[in-house]
Amino acid sequence: MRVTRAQAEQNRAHIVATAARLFRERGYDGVGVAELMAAAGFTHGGFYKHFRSKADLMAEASANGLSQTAARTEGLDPAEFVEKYVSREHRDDRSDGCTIAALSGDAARQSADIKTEFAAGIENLLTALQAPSDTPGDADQRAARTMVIDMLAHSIGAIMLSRACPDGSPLADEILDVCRKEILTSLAHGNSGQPAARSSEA
Amino acid sequence: MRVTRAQAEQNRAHIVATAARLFRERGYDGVGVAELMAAAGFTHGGFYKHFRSKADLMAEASANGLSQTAARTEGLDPAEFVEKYVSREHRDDRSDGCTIAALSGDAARQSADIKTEFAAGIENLLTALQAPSDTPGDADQRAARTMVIDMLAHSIGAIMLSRACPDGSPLADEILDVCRKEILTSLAHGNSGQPAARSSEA
DNA sequence: TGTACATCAGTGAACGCGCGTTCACTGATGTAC
DNA sequence: TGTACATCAGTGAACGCGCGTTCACTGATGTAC
Repeated sequence: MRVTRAQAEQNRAHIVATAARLFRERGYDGVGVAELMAAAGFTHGGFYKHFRSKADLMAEASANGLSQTAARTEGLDPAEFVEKYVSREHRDDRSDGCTIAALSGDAARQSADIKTEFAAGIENLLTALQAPSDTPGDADQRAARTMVIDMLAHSIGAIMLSRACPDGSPLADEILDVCRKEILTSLAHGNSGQPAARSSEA
Repeated sequence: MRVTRAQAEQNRAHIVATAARLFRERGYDGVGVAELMAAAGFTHGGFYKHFRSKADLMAEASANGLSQTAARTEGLDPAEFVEKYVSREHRDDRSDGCTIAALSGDAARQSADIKTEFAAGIENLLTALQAPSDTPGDADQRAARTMVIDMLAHSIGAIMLSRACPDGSPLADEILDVCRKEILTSLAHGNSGQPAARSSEA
């Protein structure tokens, strides 16, 4: 039953991608090794030919999902990102959505391995969201980073709060609509980087 | 081994409170019935004299935790809330912190029972956060609600994103500090309710 | 290029373990007279 | 108020089940000559 080296690598990648999707949908604890391997088209015994433990796969699948989110974000300006991210479509499709929104609650309780992958994934996403500003002075760069960090946290909070409400409930939609509008407004006004007149009072 | 009716009610309440704390700390799947009962000072067999299933307790413990958050918020103005909520102390103490921040990721994958409790808990928290505005016209009320929804989602996103990063990492603190400052700034400027000049474009 | 052998990806049965839940039992509490 | 009996909160053993992990085995792939 041995398989080409290339085929084995491809199978491994397929298992990781399947895991990333299933973990987003059901959480790390909500998917077993046997079920996961079956979903990828294999029997469970072979799992340990590819990964040392389920925890190892959890870290790798997280990294995979996070880099996918960053890749999809590349080239979008912040407003485009928010329109796509803070939407019913995204909220209602955990398995294909953002790994941070799907799993950050779980990640908070996991080992440093996984949190490290999350931190790296968040940094990549921040970079993807920071438009390559023309003549990027240090102050501009820092202001852009601040704006993007805040916008991302805001968007993630909106999705997660909406997802915690019953499917199709008015509150779930209200949260999403209110937040999308507010985030877009604050992007347009950009009261973030430039400390005009009333800067240091907090 | 029978116990006073009052004692039984007290024991039940103690089990619910213990569950709320443990679920916040480790997630619904991270705490077993036996472990939970032991933490409350009982053996596991008696569990089903109080609850029909673990799922029932999950819903009740969630409701309990959520109402505790709302109760603690009563009387704080939005800026005070943000200072307490978007803080290292809160981030580093899941077991005593906000149930939404601790469990909304898990709640998204749970049954309608639990999501219904979350929606009710969120509504209560929104009410607690809306200062009793003097002469509350409909427009003011709606503007206040919009502001509070947005501020809550923003704060929750900040905590959850920070918690997904490794303990003590610079990024975890940066997220928290940036968001706290931005949320307080947008509260102070209040660009939310009043649609000055450029209202209906989204 | 062809043959002989070692490698190892994938299979499927089996492992111990902890899970949620059930149950017979205990004995103090609550109730009926 | 005192006695007799039913109730039921709490105990601890046991249930079937699915979990993560291990292992002997298979047979095509990769390697050495």
